[in-house]
Amino acid sequence: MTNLSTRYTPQEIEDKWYAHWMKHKYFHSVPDEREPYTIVIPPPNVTGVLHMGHMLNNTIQDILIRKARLEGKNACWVPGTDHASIATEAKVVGMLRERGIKKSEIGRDEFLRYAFEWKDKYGGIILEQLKKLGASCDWERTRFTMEESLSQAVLQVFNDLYKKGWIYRGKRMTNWDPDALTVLSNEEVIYSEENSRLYYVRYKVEGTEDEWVTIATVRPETILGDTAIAVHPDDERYAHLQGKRVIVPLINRSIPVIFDDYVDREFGTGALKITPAHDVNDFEIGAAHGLEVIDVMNDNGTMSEAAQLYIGEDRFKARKLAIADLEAAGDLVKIEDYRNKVGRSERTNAIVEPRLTLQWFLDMKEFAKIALHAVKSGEVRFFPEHFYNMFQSWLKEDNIRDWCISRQLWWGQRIPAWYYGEEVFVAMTGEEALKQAREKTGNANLTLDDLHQEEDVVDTWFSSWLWPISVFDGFAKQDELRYYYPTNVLVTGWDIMFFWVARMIMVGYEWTPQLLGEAFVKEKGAMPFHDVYFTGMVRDNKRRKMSKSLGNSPDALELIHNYGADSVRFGMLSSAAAGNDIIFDAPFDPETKAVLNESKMCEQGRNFCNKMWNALRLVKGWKVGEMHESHIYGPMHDLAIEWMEHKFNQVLTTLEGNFKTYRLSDSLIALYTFIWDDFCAWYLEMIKPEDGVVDADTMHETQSLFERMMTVLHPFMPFITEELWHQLRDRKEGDDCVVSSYPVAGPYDEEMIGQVEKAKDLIAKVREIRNNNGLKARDPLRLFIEDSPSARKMFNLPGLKEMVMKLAFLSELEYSTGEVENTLSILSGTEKYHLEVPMTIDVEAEREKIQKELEYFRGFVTSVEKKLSNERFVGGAPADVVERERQKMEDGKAKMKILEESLKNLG
RNA sequence: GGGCGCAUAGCUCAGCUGGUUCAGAGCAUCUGCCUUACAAGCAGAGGGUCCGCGGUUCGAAUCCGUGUGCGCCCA
Repeated sequence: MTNLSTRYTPQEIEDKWYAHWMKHKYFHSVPDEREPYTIVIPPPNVTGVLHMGHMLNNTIQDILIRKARLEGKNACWVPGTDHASIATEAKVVGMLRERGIKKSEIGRDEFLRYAFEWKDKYGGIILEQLKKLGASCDWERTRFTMEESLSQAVLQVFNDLYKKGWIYRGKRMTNWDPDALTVLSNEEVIYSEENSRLYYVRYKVEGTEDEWVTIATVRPETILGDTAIAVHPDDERYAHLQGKRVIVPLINRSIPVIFDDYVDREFGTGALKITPAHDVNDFEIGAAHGLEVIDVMNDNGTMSEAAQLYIGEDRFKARKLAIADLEAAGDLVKIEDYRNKVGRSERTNAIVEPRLTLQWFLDMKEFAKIALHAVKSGEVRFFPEHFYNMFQSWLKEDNIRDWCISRQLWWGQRIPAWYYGEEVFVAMTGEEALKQAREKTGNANLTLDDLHQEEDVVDTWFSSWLWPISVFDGFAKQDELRYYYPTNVLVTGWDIMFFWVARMIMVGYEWTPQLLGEAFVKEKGAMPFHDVYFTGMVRDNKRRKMSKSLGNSPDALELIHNYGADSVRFGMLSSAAAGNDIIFDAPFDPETKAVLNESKMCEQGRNFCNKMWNALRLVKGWKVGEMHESHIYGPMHDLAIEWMEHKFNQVLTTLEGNFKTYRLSDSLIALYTFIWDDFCAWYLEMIKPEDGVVDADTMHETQSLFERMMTVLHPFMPFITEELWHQLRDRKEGDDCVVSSYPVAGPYDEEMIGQVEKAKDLIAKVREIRNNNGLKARDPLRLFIEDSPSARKMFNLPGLKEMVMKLAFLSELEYSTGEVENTLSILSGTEKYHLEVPMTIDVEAEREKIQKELEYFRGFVTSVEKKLSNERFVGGAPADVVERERQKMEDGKAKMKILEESLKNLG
């Protein structure tokens, strides 16, 4: 026996092998003559820590990249982080606050110094955590969206788009965060239902003494910015208001009544107040009707001069004041409790204020068409396919909206636009802008000091969308890009389909023809990636997305510590069909309600590791003896080996199909079943010697099979497979599983596999009888085969008889005709067997059992007969289907006959 | 309000092109085993109106329609 522990202990083993792989630079890629296989990581926030979503996402990427590496491709997985402007700036501001420094008191440059200081200290923790997971990224290629080269690319693209006329500046309704004083993208706003109140307020009809129109609003403070009342054109209740005006309460402004079919007649009173400056829909209606826009708020959410009342008061204070004043004036008709969707800033949790601001925009119309076409034409393929529907609905003409690319922050690439009075000059550098300004103004004496650069930075996604090109410095030089582009697959969550995936596609089609040339594009394509694999969201058992803020996510590193990275990878993947959300089963402590770092799914992975570890212990414990021809079980060993080879090829074939469509979970389960059931439970049991001595051939075959299994499993569970690979044989330097070669699926004989399956079924039935009758698993029993040509054929397969005898613990296995004394009958396949048992047989029970079986087959045969006697089936169904039905019927009839005979013999 | 998706065993989920004895896996439960690789294991068992209704078809868990419930996206 070996001196290996009966438990597999991943902790020390995982670190050891990761260091080994790094030392040998197995993950590093340089362009060569091999076919490339490229993945760029979806860059996590530089501020981030590893969470469940990252683990799922990166496990999948690692599986794909490791498999490509094993297949001899030049595998390159580029890691990196993005600068996450809002999140990071918030953290830096927090850090400064702790040190007693206010952002407003230090300049931009000093702030950026602190930001980089913060980034150097905390940034990239997540990349170290990915190593724990086993991620085989090319760490020498680690990129960051704020580094020089990637920032240059941003400026270059900005300039290019500006020249093309696609970037413009305009006033738009934006999501304003009054706490952070910045515009938020739609994606940075979280909407949820909140309790609020609906206030019914009456507006006097102008020129009347006692005629009123009542509206319902949740935001009475915005009344001050009202510039119209809208009603539905078909609403008879308000038809008489045609051409009338009403008076805004509190401030007595006269505003028109307008008719627009946008108005929902069912909502409130059917009359809607229009406040173009403070509501997205109102803004559009206002634009359509040429209404005045009165902005009654300041950037920090306080009321502005234009409000006339409550100037300087916060918007919520102003609301209270307005309610009180309306009530005092008798204009507040009633108040109802109401639930509505409220948008809050993802970062500051402040209620988002729709606000008109001067922003930089990117026209998306052409880009949307490009992205849509790329996927529609199949140049970029989505897995699962159905995500195209969502993609399309977002990008189609009526839905696409221009991209607001400016952010009122410092942490990010400062927009390369310089102002001189009313003029704007966009350029790569200030000097170039100055040159433009001098030409434009004819004033050669202008200096850089006369120009003022835009204070805003571009949205972080404006760097991220360049990622598949910029990580190879592709905008500056194309040598590497030419080799690695287009990348093979992008693995990402579907939640960022629009603001990342779609935009990368746009960039690919827009710039690669310029960068790489038309010939290249014609040959290899302009798309940034061929395939997109959308992962699901990881949710808790209440189906909430796991997040740090909810505290419902287990600690990723603790999970790895508790179970080992391989087990966690197994757990994540085993229930992760492509695109489907995962309900991760981490339990909660009933006392503290805190999430526990435990998981049944990971436990299953750990058990699997242990199983393989013990299979290794078994094989390692064997001594190699003489050639197996002399061994009594020789033919069975041959059978076992041959069967395994066929079965393995079958599994490999299945895997190939699964990988093509990214059915990774299925692949892993197929391997799990093969290794645990076929290899451990059947194959090893077949060849396991009683004396611990095996012949050289069997040993050699077993090791060979074992190590091929490790290679195939390696992408999924890299650490244990590397460890077992080395435990199996003494290896030369560089003979590592991570760079071994992936076995090619060969042909396999299904009939042969089927024969062994029959033997397995027979063995299982013998075990069942033992179980049901309280017979010891190892008491030797005698089994008789009812003699028939088909039985002879089956047992003619060399080794099959020995297999059944060994695994069913039989002392004898012989042919017989007719019934044998004191035996229980077994029906397996279409063969009948008699198992001799050392006990009195309960004839009644036996009869009942057989009767039940007979009933089943009788019903089965009847249904098949019915099918076959249906002319439309025989005529309409494919020939092979009909043939299969015929076979089913014949088999069923044969079984019925056997059972009927058994009944007769019972007397 | 518009769109997308989901509903299969107590739980978490597979089931790809409608057709094999097709209703499956793991976990959980129950029974029996510490059998010299593994109790993190072994040998077995029970458990389902494939959400309801209608349709297409020779044939539906699978395709279509519809209702219900749930999740998400957009408004």
